[in-house]
Amino acid sequence: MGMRKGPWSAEEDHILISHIQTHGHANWRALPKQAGLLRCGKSCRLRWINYLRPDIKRGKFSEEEQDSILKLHQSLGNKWSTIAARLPGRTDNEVKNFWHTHLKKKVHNANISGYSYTLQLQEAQASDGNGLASPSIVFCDAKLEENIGNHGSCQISEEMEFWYNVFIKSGQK
DNA sequence: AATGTCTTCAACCGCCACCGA
DNA sequence: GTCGGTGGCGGTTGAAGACAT
Repeated sequence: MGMRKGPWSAEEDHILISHIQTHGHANWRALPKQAGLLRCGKSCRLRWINYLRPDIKRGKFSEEEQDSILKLHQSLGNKWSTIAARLPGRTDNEVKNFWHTHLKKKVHNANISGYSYTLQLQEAQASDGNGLASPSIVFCDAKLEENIGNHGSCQISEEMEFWYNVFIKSGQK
């Protein structure tokens, strides 16, 4: 009762930061009362962890970070905190949001209208000096293969490049 | 310029696990 | 063993800005 909700003001941020810097955050539930904030402990904790912590890394996710999220999500599922723990400076909330707004679409598009495809390293490129090779496409659906063949550079070329970066460069097939 | 639609992301909610009494 | 308090997690929401018409 009497608790504030919604976006945090700059003043509230300042109060929370200075309180944690001088007293720490041993007890989140007691913290707002001690600091003089009209927020619940959970809200203070979330604000600190997701936004105010000094080691937060903000800004766009790098290609490497995106690759890591995809690979980790593939093996761990929606374990956002576990995934975030492997990305220094990133929070579970940030990773989760990025997944839902960017990566989920890419994964979805990779299975266009129910078509599935896989990437394979071309045998002939096995001798590639740096171990990298351009991806070839093995379509699981003959109709899609036919369509792609008919249209030359197709809509999924960007997707192919993306998955190439994710899987092929990391040595997966 | 006005209005509608879509996208993004900070914040909230409910649930669960853990811990000490 | 159980109970209450607390922290942490994942799913979801909604405000604000971006973009399209």
